[in-house]
Amino acid sequence: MEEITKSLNFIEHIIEEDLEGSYSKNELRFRFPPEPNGYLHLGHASSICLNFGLGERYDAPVNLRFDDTNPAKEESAYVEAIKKDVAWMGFHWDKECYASDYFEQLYKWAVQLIKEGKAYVDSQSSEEMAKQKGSPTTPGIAGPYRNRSAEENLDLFERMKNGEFEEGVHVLRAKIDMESPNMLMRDPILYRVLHKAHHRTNTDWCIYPMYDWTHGQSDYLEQVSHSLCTLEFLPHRELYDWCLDQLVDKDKLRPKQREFARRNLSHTVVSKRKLLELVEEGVVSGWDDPRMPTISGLRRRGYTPEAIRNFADTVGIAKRENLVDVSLLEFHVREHLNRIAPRVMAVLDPLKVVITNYPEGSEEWLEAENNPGDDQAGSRQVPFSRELYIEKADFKEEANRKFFRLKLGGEVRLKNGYIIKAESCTKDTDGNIIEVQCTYDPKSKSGTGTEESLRKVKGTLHWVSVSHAIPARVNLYDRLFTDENPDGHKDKDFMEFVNTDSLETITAFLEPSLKNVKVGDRFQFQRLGYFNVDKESSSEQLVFNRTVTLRDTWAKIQQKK
RNA sequence: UGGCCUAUGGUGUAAUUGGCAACACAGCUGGUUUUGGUCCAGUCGUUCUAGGUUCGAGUCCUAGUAGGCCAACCA
Repeated sequence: MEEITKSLNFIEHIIEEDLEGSYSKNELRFRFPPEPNGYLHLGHASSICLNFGLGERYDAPVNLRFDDTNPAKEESAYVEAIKKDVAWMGFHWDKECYASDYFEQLYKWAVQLIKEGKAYVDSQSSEEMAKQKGSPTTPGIAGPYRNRSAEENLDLFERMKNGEFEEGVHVLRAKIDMESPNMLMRDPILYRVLHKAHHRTNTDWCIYPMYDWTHGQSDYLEQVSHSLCTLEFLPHRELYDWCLDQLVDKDKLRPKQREFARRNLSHTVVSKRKLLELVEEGVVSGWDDPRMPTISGLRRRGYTPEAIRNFADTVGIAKRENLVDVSLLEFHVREHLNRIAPRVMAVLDPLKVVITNYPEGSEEWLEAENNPGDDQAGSRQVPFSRELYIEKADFKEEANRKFFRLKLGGEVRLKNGYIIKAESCTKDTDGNIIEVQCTYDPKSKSGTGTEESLRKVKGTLHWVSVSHAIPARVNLYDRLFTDENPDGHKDKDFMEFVNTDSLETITAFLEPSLKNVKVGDRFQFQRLGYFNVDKESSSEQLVFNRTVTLRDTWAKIQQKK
């Protein structure tokens, strides 16, 4: 009954077919294979959700494998950050694997290849090799070292391994087909010399395998059934299969690579190089800046793993070009936060209101619901007094009847409190309104059940009591780019589209119940949006980040004018 | 002057594998509401083009068009 038959994506169709064919269900195994050379971002998130989602759907193990074959770029600090992010997303990996654990086996297989005449040591410069490689439209030609004897190749390769050569003087290449229409099959490089310490194998090796000589074999060694990667690896599939052809034991499961389109999100970039540029140019404060599309940035912004996973689920997976609108991501974070975030009152842009007929010096505590959609959420007390703050935008001297807020002579309800009426206002010498004088109806107090308390007035405002309010620093974030596809312009650099107003930091006034919040706590500031406590927050100085605003139909109406 | 991949509302993804084009978001209209939030109801709008096969084509075939990927000792 609760079994909702969800439609399958094309990867799941492939798996279903395999299950009807030669695969049994317990042979299914997946992997998420990041290179530990940077932080995970939203693009990785869809791959994570795909692979681990498949694991959950088929009750199959999923390995977390670090593709660490290039010591020049990789660090163990990234390994730790990646593990943290995947765990935060709520996924559990079966084995924690490293491509570097397979270096010895990979080396042995390479030796075997040489003996079979399927690989050779090339001693040319990369420029010369590139020249011989031809182009997509012209075939390549053989280089002068292509037919070295197996003995010579073996000797050279061993000496490469032993550190006898400088970087760049020799490489090991597969001997495949210099005329293949697939550039990757034109004798791809399998090994290069790199005199660099590796974050795990240290200086044990000075030759390192290339991606193509590593990935399929790693999948094979781990007996991964379906190796899923993005579409730009599609041309690699032929090579992936060629490598496996050379060494697969027919009794063992042979992994298959399949490709899906990477997710592109509007108003952002996800390429590591570009994210790094944003950090280095100081456009953002770091990799976990709440405006960054990194997992750590989203976490700090207040996003929940559920929101990100639901987003990935509804977006799905396919093979065509795409540009998903961020509003879908925002929908999912609102949808989740609406269910879980306690409601509180905070004023971001204060305007003082004085209730002239409320006794001076007195105060009272009003009952306030924590979440109207959740009767388990309970309630709290908020203080009311003669002097309050409301939002500047919630008062106008004059306005038409579409303005459901406070205007002179008009009435409005203060949330959880009383109905008030604006009688007059005072201005500074520049004509700015600095205070509004109101009267209140003492019988209209919320929840008392009196006739007056049940009176309907158009408009309910949030507010805080001036004397009780806690000042807090609040970061108001907006989209990082003004263009929906900053990456998509041939003649313009993405940096030209940086939104210079993507961060506004203000001092806001919070209801006192927020005094003891913890880093990461999430709230709905009523009528404003969802906010969470930043890692820089302390009991002396509270700091909140705006995750996302509430849907705002009033703003839309105003925009239309 | 090559090879490969892709094409479904504004966006993303489906379509029992050849049988009534659907779901979500966005938009719009109305209702409810002590959040212009939430919730509820309604509405808008789609198979790149031209042929072909078929009783029947989003799905298969051919050609075209458009977009993407491929020439790192990166992954």
